[in-house]
Formats: sequence, C-alpha cells, structure tokens
Amino acid sequence: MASNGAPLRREFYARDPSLVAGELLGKIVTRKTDQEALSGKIVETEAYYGDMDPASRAYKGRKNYNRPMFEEPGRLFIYMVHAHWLLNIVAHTEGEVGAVLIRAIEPLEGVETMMRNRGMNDLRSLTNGPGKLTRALGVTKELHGLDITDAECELTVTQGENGDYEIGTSHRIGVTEDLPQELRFFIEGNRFVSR
DNA sequence: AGGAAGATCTACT
DNA sequence: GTAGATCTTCCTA
Repeated sequence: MASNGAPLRREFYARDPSLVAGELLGKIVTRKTDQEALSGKIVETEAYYGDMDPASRAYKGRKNYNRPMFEEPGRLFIYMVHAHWLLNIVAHTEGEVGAVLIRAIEPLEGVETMMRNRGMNDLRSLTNGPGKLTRALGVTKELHGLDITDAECELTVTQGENGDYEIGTSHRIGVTEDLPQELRFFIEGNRFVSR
C-alpha cells in the first residue's frame, strides 16, 4: 500500500530547502484521521528561506507564527493566506532558517473523503493547489509544529516508490518579490501540477 | 480597536 | 484573463 513504510528521517530535512524541495517530489503524504488514511504523492513544491528571501514568512525576523521555520527541521509549519491554510515542512541546515511549501499532490487513498471535504467531484482539480490540498486532507492550524518524522504523527511523509521523474523548475508562483533562483519544483508532465 | 496584507480559489466573461 | 470572496495574523494608534 502506498502509505506504508517508515517516515523520512530528520536528516532528510536538515539540508538546504531547495534540495529538500526537489527530493520531496514523488514522496507520499499521509493524513491519518480517526476513520481512515488520506494520502497523495507530492508532485509540486517550493523552497523558502529566511532573512535573505523577501517572499518568505521569515523575512522580517522571528515571530510567533513563523517560529517553526527557525527551529527543528522535520516539523510542520502551517499558516493562512487568503482564507486557505498552507502546508509547509521545516527544512534547513544547522543554524539556518527555511521551509518547503507543498503546492500539489496526486490523490491516492481516500479520494471519496477528499472530494467530500472539498465539496466537489472533479479528480483533476481536487488537490492541484496549495490551498486545495490542505482542504482535501483536512489540514488546519491544529497540526502546526507537529513532528512528521514520528510514525504516530497525524501527518507523515514516506518514501513511496522510486520513480524516474523528469523534474521541472520555475520561479515561485504568487510571490510579489522573488529571488533570482528558480525555487519551484514539479514532476514534469504530471497532470496534478497546479496551473 | 481597526485596517490592511497575503506563498489563493472560483466563477464569470 | 480578471474580479471578488475569503479570514487570520500583524501593525499602528
């Protein structure tokens, strides 16, 4: 089953955010509820940094709400934009600041429930955007700061199958002031990548 | 206490 | 391709 396997270890996240963002492609996100497991394959991500990144939530220094970005890698960083919760995983090397935004997943398990959560039944547009997938998976502020390297966590990321993907890159989407580097990563040709 | 911003989504033309 | 809805957090007074 797709969601089997141990969570990725903390060392995976204790590296440069752009590296982690690229390697998270093809991994499996699983949201465990009382009833069932909802899961999907990560097909699109973006990397964010600290005070050198004007698009980052951590740009203006350490605040209450962005605290996880400054702390232990492998924990969740969740916050709201335009009435949508966005799902991030803290990722940075020792002493640095950063996180990876999950922008799109390919639905695997629990599609019925995800459709119910979203109030629609079009598979293609079920989870192909950062605000859409959190709604589908039932991700809210409640999960903020949780440790996803713990197998008991309500949300985990596991290895999945080793696919041979063409990885595409581009500038980040929706940011007002981007860095010169391309920090958006996606699986080339996958139909669940946002548009 | 109030206003504005923001890593978005949907529906409409 | 553009407009309006959405809602939490932050900033200033």
